[in-house]
Amino acid sequence: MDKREEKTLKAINEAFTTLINNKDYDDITIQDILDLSKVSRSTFYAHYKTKDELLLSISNHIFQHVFSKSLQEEKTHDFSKDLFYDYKHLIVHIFYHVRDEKELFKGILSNKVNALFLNEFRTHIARFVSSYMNNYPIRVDFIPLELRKSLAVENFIVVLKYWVNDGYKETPEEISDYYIKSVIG
Amino acid sequence: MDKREEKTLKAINEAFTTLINNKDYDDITIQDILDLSKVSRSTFYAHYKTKDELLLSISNHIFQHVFSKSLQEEKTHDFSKDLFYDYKHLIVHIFYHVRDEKELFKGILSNKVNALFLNEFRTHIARFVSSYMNNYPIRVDFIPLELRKSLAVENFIVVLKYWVNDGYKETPEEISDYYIKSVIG
DNA sequence: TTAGTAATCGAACATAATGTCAGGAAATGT
DNA sequence: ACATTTCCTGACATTATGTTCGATTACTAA
Repeated sequence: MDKREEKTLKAINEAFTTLINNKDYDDITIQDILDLSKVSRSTFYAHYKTKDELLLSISNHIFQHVFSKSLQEEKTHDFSKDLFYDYKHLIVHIFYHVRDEKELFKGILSNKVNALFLNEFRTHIARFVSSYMNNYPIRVDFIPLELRKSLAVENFIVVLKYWVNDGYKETPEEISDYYIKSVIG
Repeated sequence: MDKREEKTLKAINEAFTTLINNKDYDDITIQDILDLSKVSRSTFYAHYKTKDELLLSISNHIFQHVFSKSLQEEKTHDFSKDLFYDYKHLIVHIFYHVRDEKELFKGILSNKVNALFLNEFRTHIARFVSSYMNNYPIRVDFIPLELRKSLAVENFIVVLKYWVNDGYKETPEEISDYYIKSVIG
């Protein structure tokens, strides 16, 4: 990639990260980003059509980090033997990566909930939840499968927020246990 | 209240309800509301400072209906005797009222999550959850109390959305059972 | 190193939404 | 019928978004 382009993208991303840690997403204007990044208006629009597109681009970048290893393991591993163990392993793994991306998660999650970001997150989490729920021989439970999946996805986000807000006090293993306990009951 | 004022407020509220059933909250402009309600710009601003304020006003109106009876009972009733029974009773009650307000809940919940509305909802739900969690002798559980409360609040919203999206297929009693089961485990 | 390519800049412009204000009209209730 | 309140129209200021274009600067590949 052209060094100039790389530089502007970095400037925009850093400006956004700074801004999201200080004010709510809705209150950030493109002008704010231009001012802080020292990138000109026309250049910004050459890269992103909207502010939402910028956020989604940043989200995807985060998720690539958070989920990349997990996805690899998911592919190379045979899940049929001890699904529960592997599932737990994946979850711990995800929480480790979340902690590595502290700054961004703090900025985005500590603000007023941003639907765009959280929806991206939900789709990623939903994959794991589905692969587990569809296969694991769960105790007989009268809650419908689809509702159980939704609960499992949303609980992940609740636990994550709890963790972010208390400053990552628990270890990834502990917080994973909380999450799993909340889902399995 | 002045009948004209009443008329304008009603016009604005109906316009908003119609709009929220057709497009996402963020995409609704004040101009849209003015056009549909036939209320002039200055009149709108005489009543509401912002679009958010309008939404909050409508939210409060809904919640007053949904929670009013429950709140009365909460005051007149002695909870110490059979807390679990009473808690369940309250929840069923809430779901009954939600079903009575079908249209608005459908409009607001079926759109992209609206943080403002849901936050209002959370504070209401949180009251019940807290009064229950603080008193009920729960099984020993290593999930921290605060996290358990957050989970209980969020699960309520997940269950509610499930119910709204499947067209209120279950009875209030059934959906309450799902919710309680999801929290108690 | 140089020639060509690509990105950036700055400034101007169009558009659209927000929010304010003043003066006159209409409904209200007493 | 009169004083009050509320509403309306229309104009205006402000702010943010998004586009365009020519000039300038930085990069790349030959």
